Amino acid sequence: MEKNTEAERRSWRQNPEAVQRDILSVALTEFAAKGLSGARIETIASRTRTSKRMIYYYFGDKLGLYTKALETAYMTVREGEAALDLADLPPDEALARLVAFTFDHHRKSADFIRMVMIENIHNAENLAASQIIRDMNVTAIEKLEDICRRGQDAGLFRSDLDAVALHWQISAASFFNLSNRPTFSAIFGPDLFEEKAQARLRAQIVESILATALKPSALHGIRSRGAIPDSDTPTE
Amino acid sequence: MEKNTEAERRSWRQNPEAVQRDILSVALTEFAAKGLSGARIETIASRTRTSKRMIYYYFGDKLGLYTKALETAYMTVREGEAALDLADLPPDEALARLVAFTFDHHRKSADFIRMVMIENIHNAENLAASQIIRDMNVTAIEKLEDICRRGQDAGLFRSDLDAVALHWQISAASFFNLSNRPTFSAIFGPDLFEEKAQARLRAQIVESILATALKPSALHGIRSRGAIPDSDTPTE
DNA sequence: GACGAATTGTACCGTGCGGAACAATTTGAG
DNA sequence: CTCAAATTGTTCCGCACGGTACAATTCGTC
Repeated sequence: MEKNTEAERRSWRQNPEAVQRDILSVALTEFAAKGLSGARIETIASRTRTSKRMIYYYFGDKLGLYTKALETAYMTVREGEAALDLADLPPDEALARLVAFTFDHHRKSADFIRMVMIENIHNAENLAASQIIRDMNVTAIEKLEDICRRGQDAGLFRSDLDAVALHWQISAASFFNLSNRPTFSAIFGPDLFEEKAQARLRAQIVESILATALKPSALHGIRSRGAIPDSDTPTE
Repeated sequence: MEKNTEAERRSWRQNPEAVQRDILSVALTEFAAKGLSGARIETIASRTRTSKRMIYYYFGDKLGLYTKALETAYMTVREGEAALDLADLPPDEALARLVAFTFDHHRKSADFIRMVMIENIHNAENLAASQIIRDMNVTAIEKLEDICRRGQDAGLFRSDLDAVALHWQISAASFFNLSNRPTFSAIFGPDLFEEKAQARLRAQIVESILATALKPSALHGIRSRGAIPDSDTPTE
């Protein structure tokens, strides 16, 4: 009865994919929480069903693990974005939807946001080195470019509109809302980050970005457009 | 002739304030560049005119040094902001100026931005613990609140305008513009961060934020307001 | 010029942590 | 069954790096 204890302890079943997924999931959380140099490989290993040995076996070194975790974060978030279909909406409404969706989606992607923050601290060196991520983002802006083109063709949007500049503005609000929440609420209090205030902020930036995109002549009564129903993506 | 070499090596003049300033200046750069855990005390010491010993003598430990560096960053940036006087401008123009100034001022405060990024990675724990910083920021938003009140009294601004929410939006664009430059330009190219494009972005957010603040009835011809002369603060 | 407090120099310690060595077990192919 | 390749367990190393001990020098003050 006591004999097989030792044998059991030293026996295992192989399951490479599951092991790698397990490691990556833990690593992502840990890197997102502590940063590249702040995260501890041993801590990651301990939160895993396997050992530190496996991390080095599958990912080589700390940077290799970090890079894969970064790619995982990007992939997850891009998958979420792909679910959004705006092709059959009029351009102004499509843009409003896109902004509201981006705002909501960022709020649900805390780990991704934090990984991007960390990458920026490191001057995006690892991101720039990852061909996978660069490829993924080539298509990330296509949706917005399509909306811009349709809006201009319809005479609704300004003719000098730049999709990348617009994306910059949408990202800025949606990203900052999460990335700077700690300092912002430490200084100005947590009110702005409660549900009701967040809904108001969302309406505010939807409006504000429509004002950027629309021709002055089309700029009447955009107020109502802020009241967009909550994004239909389930929060699981 | 060779005798005093050893004596010289072991002799020095005291200058506590200069030593502390020297250390803080180097530490700020180093922490801003590498993060709290990424920065090396020994590296900081080596870039200093003094030794590692002095860092521990004056600042106790790594976190003490980091906290002081953070406070220094805040103080420097707030001093820069204090130079701006908008009291005798009409509220809409004052707001436009404030936005443009904030955008420009952030661009010149790279170290400050990076320190705030790092604080956010650490959930603002050190910032929240610093009474000095909390006090400094109580007055940081007063300028904007004054503009809002004047704008509402004049019937120009929306009556439900929230100064903190407006500040959030201004900060988001100005902050993101620096904080996420590495990842953004790694993905979409560096064009958006060259002088001409930056001037356009600045005009874009000035407009966009005026659209948030102004009553719809006052929302005509704000286009021109984007063209604000470069901030008069010398870049030294 | 002597004495104590404030500064600074030098040398060192403890250990946390990234990583490697080496051996054992499992699995699939033939 | 055999054997090599893939996967995992165990154990330890090297050293970078935060922090300290102890001594020396400087400086104000009386």
